[in-house]
Amino acid sequence: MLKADRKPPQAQTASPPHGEAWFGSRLSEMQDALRDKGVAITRKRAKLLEVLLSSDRHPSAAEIHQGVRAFYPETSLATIYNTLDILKETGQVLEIEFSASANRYDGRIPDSHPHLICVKCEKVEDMDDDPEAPAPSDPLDRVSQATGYHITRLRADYYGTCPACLSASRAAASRPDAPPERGYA
Amino acid sequence: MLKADRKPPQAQTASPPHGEAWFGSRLSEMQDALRDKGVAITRKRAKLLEVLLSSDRHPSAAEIHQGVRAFYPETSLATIYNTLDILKETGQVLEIEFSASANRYDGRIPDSHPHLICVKCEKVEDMDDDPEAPAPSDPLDRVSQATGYHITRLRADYYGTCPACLSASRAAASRPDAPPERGYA
DNA sequence: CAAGCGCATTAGAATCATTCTAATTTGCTG
DNA sequence: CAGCAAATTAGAATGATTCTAATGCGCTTG
Repeated sequence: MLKADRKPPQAQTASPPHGEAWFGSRLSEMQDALRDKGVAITRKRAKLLEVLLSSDRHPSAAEIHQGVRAFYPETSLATIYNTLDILKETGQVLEIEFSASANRYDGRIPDSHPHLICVKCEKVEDMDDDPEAPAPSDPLDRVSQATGYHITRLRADYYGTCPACLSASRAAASRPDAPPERGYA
Repeated sequence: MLKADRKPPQAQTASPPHGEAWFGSRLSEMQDALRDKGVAITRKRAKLLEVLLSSDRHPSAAEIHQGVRAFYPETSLATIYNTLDILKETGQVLEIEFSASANRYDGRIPDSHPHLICVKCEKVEDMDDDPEAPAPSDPLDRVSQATGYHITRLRADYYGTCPACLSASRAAASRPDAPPERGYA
């Protein structure tokens, strides 16, 4: 780390759309989670959290990197990925996977919830369900109507452990030489 | 293409779990879609369809490649990707994207529908909803109960075009120099 | 059957997000 | 201030996918 990084500059990040109160409490939540895990909250990591919470576009790792580099130009991408990994482990960040482009990260609502994904501009928005509105039975129509999007596809996938792997891991639990795991965890 | 490929060998692919009738009609459906598009149904492509329909594990491109190579050893991965692209365009195949491992392909039910994804063994199954069964209100519990999986996460994402892009493309439609598109299409 | 045409196919290179590695820096704590 | 563990770095490695520039193949037409 170079001298230039030692003191944070004074430029402002964009103000968070949810309001200051929400921002502050969510920020402490994330910091607490990191502290509980025993990892240090360095300046760069603090800035990463700020960038993540200030963006309403579910930024990619590269976008977060840029945001942090505006303040700490010596920051490496590895640090971003490294910190995002810790945040994923602690459940503070939701990773939205894409194979055709970069993954996107949601630090605002870390619990799994539906997203709206524009196939043209690659915007990723949170969807808030409004159970009051009159609703067509086809979910694609319902969401189109509620959001103004022209929805063409729903991806609905349940992640978990299959019965076979459940019993395998129960069996393994009694043995000391548990086999390594792999997969979509 | 080498001589060895000229005549298909006689070995059998695994028989399709859905039964012969379904297999045959689904196969013709896919072939018709290709023909309608004006692309040739070569031996290798025909075998690819067969491999895709015979597998109940939502194979990856590499797995399909292996299956085809068992019959036509000179087949290149590029051919697999190329044909899968055409099938995607014609709506005959559903691509299930993963960033951490290879994408998986569903040729049996090409319309978007929920999947069960085991995070340990990477099995990908189709989920059939049973609306009769008594159902907890939490979707994770409901699916766990119905399937025997231990479900920990639901990914529910709606893909479409956002209002801004919709009006932009309407505006562009009247002009001859429509800008190029990009994105998650 | 020969010529010619266009799609299909190929091997290998290129791409790009992500992960890994090995070295260096930082910020404690004693 | 020495020692140490965690954080950080640049750059290399990885791996799925796409691209490229040939070559091959099967058709049609004469």
